Amino acid sequence: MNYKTRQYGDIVSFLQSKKGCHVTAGDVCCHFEQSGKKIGKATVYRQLDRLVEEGVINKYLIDENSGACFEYVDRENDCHEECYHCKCEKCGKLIHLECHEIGQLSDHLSGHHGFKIDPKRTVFYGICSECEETGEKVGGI
Amino acid sequence: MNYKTRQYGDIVSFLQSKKGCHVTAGDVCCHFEQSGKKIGKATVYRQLDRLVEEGVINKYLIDENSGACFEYVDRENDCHEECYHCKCEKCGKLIHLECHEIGQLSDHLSGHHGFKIDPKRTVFYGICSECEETGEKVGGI
DNA sequence: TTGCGTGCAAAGGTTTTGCATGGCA
DNA sequence: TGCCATGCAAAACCTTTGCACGCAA
Repeated sequence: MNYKTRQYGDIVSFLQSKKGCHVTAGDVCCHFEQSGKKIGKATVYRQLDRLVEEGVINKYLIDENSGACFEYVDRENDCHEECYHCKCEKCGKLIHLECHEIGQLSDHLSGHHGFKIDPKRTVFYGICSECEETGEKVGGI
Repeated sequence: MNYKTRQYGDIVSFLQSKKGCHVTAGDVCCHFEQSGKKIGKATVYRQLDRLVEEGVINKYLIDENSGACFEYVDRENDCHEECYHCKCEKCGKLIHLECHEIGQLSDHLSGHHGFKIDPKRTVFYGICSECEETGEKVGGI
């Protein structure tokens, strides 16, 4: 997977345009189907895998009933080593965290549990304040 | 789902015997198939749903390629609400965390960021001590 | 007896794989 | 030209659903 094909470029562009949102493999297929330039399902999955490996996008497991979702990694607004993310399970909002307290947890984990946490892959799932106020039930897992 | 059927009892016993381990629906089916008293797939899924609702087990989404996994809730040693998990990206080992420090983080998130973290969905990814010593490069997910 | 639980098979998703063809470098 | 990427269909998974039958209460 090194060639820059038309499909590769199109998929990256689409994900970029969805910066800050979670997109499933199905969404990608659907988008290109509707916009005329259809891309095979298998290609979409293969390119998404490639992009995850390249660090261009991240892969998350949130809703168990709609498959994995992907999100473009914004390298400009990043967020180097110690940036973590909170994802609202309800509205999908992504909160960027760069606070001290997580550093403490990270230190504790490595000190007491010998576990070196990986900020790139770790996402805190939960409910954001707005959704907490609005609705109440979180729905089954 | 109120009756205490043979299948219900058998499934609970099995999950109890696997206390501290994560078990998939497939594992449950497989176990009963091998031990002679086969239980239908549909029944396994329905009973697991029931048990989650009853709070007898918890449901986690960890490994994207093997479906949801379940774990018996030990009410005596109470690892219920505040039990988090660390997953080694390299060897796949799962570490159960019930320590104080995570409670602090959880408090901080809700206090300062208005974010209510969900232990059931949140998994800390990283590298465990053994893998850290042995090799170095992190493979895929 | 009543109605929930069971089991089978079929259907519904998402994701992967095999293979011939297409296209980048 | 040499490979890798593509696309289609089929397969592999996990999970849910429909329906007739079985069994707990």
